[in-house]
Amino acid sequence: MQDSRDTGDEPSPGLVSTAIQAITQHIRAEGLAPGDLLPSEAAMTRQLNVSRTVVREAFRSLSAMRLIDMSAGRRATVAKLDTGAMSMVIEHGITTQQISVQQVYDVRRTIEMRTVALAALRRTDAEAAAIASFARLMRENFKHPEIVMEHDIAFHEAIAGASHNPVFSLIVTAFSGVTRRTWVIGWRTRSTDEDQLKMIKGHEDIAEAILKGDPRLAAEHMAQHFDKSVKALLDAGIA
Amino acid sequence: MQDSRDTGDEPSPGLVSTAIQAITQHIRAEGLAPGDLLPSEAAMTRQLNVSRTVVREAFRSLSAMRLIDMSAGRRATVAKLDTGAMSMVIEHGITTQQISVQQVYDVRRTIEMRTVALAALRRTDAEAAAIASFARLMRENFKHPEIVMEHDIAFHEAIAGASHNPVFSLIVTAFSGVTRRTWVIGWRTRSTDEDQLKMIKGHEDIAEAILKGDPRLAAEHMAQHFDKSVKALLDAGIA
DNA sequence: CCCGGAAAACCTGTATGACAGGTTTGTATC
DNA sequence: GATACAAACCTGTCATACAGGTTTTCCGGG
Repeated sequence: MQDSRDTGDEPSPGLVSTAIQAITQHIRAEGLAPGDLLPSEAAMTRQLNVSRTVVREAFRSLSAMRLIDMSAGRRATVAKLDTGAMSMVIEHGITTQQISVQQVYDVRRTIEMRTVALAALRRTDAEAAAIASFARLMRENFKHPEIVMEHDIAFHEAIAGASHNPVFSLIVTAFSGVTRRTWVIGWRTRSTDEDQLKMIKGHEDIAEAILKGDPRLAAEHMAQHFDKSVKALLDAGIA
Repeated sequence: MQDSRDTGDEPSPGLVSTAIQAITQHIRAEGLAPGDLLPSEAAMTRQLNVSRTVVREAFRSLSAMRLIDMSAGRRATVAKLDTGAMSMVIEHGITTQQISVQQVYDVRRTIEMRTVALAALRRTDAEAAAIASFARLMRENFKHPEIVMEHDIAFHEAIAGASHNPVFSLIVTAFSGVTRRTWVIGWRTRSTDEDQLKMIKGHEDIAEAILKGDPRLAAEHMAQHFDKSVKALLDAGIA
C-alpha cells in the first residue's frame, strides 16, 4: 500500500528513524511544551503513510528516552526534562567496561565543583536549608549505610538543583545510578566510626559554605570531598 | 497465551519496560562487550513469554538510545559508547525551552576548562597535532562560516578526546548539536574580518598551550574563549 | 582433503487485523 | 444544570504473514 511518494523517498535509514524524526520535528515545528499532546498513532500512521507498527516503535523509542510520556488510553505528551536516557547511557558504558568508575568521578568532581560554587551564589534560603538537612540526616543515620547513601545522593542532587542550571542537574542525576552501585564500597574503606563521621563532616562543611554564600570555600570543600572519595575507591581496588 | 507466572507478575510498568530491563540485565549478567551478539527476538520472545511485538519495541528502544546496534538480517549487537541519546535529550530540552543556550554554554565552559587541562597533560603528539590542525583549517577557511564551524566543533571534540576520559567526550559531543544551531549567530556578531580572525587566534592559543603541555595556560585560554562566545551570543540576544 | 557455490535455516523490517482495557466526549435523562 | 451512561477514541498486546538480508549447511567438483 504505502507508496512512499510522501516524504520524497529517503535513502534507507529505516522507516522508524524517519518516524522518530517526524515526531521530534513536529514538537519543534509546533513549539510544543511539556504536557502538550502529540498526534495519535493513527494520525501519525496516516500522515507518514506507514503501518502502525512503525509509528508505534517510534513513539516507544522516544518514550524510552523519556522525551515523551505514554500511558494507556491517553495520547502521548511531551515530557519534562528527565535524566532517564542519560543514566542508561552511563550505566551501559560502565557495565560494558567502556568507562571506569574513576573516570565518572573525575567528571563529577569537575561538574560539582562548579555546581557547588553556583549554589553558594544562587541558592534560595529554602535550598540551603534542604541541603543542610540532608547532611544532618546523614549524621543522624550514620549507622545505616543505605540511608546515609540515599541522603548523600540527595545532597548532591540538591546542590545541583540550587545551581539553577537544569543541565547540571541532568548530568549529576545521571551519575546517581553509578554512585548507588559503588557508594558502599567506598564507605567500607572508612572502617571506623571516626572515619565515617569525618566524611559526613565534609558534607556539613559544604552545606555551611553554601549557607554562608562563599563559592570559593564551597568549591574547596567539594574538591576535598571528591579527592577523599576517589582515594577511598582506589584503596578498595576500583579501576 | 502468556500466563505471566514467569517473572512473578510485577506491578504494571508494562511488558516493554520489563523486556528492556531483561535485555540490559542480560548484557550485564553475561558480561557482554561492544560487538557481542544479543539473543534473537524469537529467543527473547520465548524467554519472556510475550509477543514479538513487545520484544521488538524493547530492542528498538535500546537501539534508539544507541545502546545496541540493529540491522536487517543480523542479530543485534552491543553498541560502542555513543552520544546519540544524550544529544537527543539536550536537543529536546532546548526545543521545548526547558534549558537555554546560555545554560549549555556554562556547562560546556565548566567541562572544557577541565578537558583542555587534561589534554595538555595527557595528549599524545598525534592528538596535539590534530588539534592544532583543526585550528589551522579554521584560519584557512575563514571565509566560509560553515566550514569554520565544523572545524571548530571538531577542535573541541578532539580536545575532549585527548583528555582520555570518554565521559567527557560523550558530554562534549552531545552538545555539538546545539552548537551547530547557534554557532552562526555568534559568528555574525563578529562582523569584521579582524574580529573573526581574533576568535580563531583564540583557538590557536589553546592548541599551542596544549602542545606546550601547560594546563593552566590552556584552561585560561579556554575560559577566555568561552567568555567571548557567551558575550557574542548575548549580544545577539540569545536567551 | 579442500574449495566453491547453491540451498536451507535463521533473522530482522514492515504490514494487517483483532481485541482488551483505559480515557474522553457527548448525550440523554432526571 | 447535574449526573450517569453510552459511544468514540486511544493505547497495549497478540497472532500471522511475507519480503528481503545474513549465516550456516551441505553437496559436488577439483
